[in-house]
Amino acid sequence: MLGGLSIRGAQEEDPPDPQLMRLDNMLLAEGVAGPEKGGGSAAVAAAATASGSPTDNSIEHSDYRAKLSQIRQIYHTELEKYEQACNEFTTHVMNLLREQSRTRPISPKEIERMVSIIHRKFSSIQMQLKQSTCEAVMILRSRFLDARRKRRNFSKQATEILNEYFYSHLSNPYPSEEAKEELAKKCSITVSQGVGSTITVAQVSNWFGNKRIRYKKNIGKFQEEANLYAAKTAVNAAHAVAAAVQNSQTNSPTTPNSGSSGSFNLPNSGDMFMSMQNPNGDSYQGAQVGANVQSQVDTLRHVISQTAGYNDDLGGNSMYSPHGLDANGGWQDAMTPSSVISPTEGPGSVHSDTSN
DNA sequence: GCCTATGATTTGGA
DNA sequence: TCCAAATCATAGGC
Repeated sequence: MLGGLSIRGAQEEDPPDPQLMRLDNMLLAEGVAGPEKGGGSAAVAAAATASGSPTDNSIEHSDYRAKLSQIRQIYHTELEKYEQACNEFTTHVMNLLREQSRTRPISPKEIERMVSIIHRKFSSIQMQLKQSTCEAVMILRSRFLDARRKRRNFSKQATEILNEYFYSHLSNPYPSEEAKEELAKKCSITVSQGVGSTITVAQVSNWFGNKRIRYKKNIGKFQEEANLYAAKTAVNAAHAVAAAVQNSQTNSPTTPNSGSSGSFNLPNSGDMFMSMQNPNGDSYQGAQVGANVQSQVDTLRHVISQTAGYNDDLGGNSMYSPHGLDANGGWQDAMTPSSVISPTEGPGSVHSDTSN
C-alpha cells in the first residue's frame, strides 16, 4: 500500500510562489536556466547596447559568457545534487515509515504529509540556490557594465600604426571615415594581446582626438616621437620612391596608374610636393607601402627639416614643428591656398589624376 | 602609493 | 555631426 505513493507526485505540488517564479524567470532570461545558448549572450548584448557603448566588447563579452556559463554549471550541478538528495532522503524516510508500519498503523495521509514536508524543505534550499545564483549573475552583470569604462591600452603595434599615420599626416591629421576604418582594421589585425580584441573606428577617432589635443598642447614632448616615426616612414618613403623610379624607367612614364593601391603616380612636374599637397592629407591605403605619397613626402620633408634645416619654401607649407598649427591652434592653415584642393573634399580620396 | 600615460566620456561650439 | 577641450578613470612604471 505504500508502493502506490509517488515521490514525483508530491514533488509537483509546489505552490506557485511568486518569488520563485521571479527567480526562475530571471535565471531563464539570463540563460542560467533553460537552453544552453542564447539567453546569456542576448542579455550581454542588451547590456552592451543599453550602455551606449559601441558593439565591440569582445573581451568583456567572452569574459562575461565564460563567467556566466561557470555560474550556470554550478547552478545545475547544485540543483541536481539537491534533487538527488531530496529523492534519497524521501526514499529513506519512506523506508523508515514502511518499517514503522509493521509496528503501528500509518495512514497514507501521514506519509504524504511527511513527503511534502521534506520537499518543502528541499525546495526552500533550492530557492536559496536560485537566489544566490541570481545574485551572482547580478554581480557579474554589474561588474560587466562597470567595466565599460575600463581602459585597455592598445597594443604596441596598434599604437605604432596610429602614430605612423598621425605623424605622416601631421599637416592634417584628420583621417577620413575610410581611413579610420582601414586603420581600425589594420590595428585589430595586429592586436596580439587578447583573442578577439579589436579596435573600432570610434576608438580610432578617440585616439586621433586625444593625440591631436595632446600633441598640440605639448609639441616639445612629442618631438622625439615625431622624429622616430618620421625616420621610420622615411625609410618606407625612400623605398617607395626608389621603386617608383624604377617603375617609371621600366614602364612608359606616361602610363597612368589608375590609383590602385601599392603603386602611385609620380607627378612629372618639379613641384611634386605641392601638387600632392592634399589638404586632407591622406590617400591612405592602409598597409600598402607607397600608397601614400603625401605621407611619405611629409615624412621626408620632416626628416630633411630635422637634419638639414629644411625651410618652408617648398610649397610654402610649414611641415613640421608647429606642424601647420596656426596661432589659434588650428591645423587648417598648414596649406597654402594654391595647394589646397578643397577643404570639403573628403580625406582619403585618392587623387590619381594629379599627374595631368 | 604616487605619478604619468592614455583611452573614454562629457560638454560646448560651429 | 564632428571637433576641441576638459575631465574622468584606469593602466602601468617606479
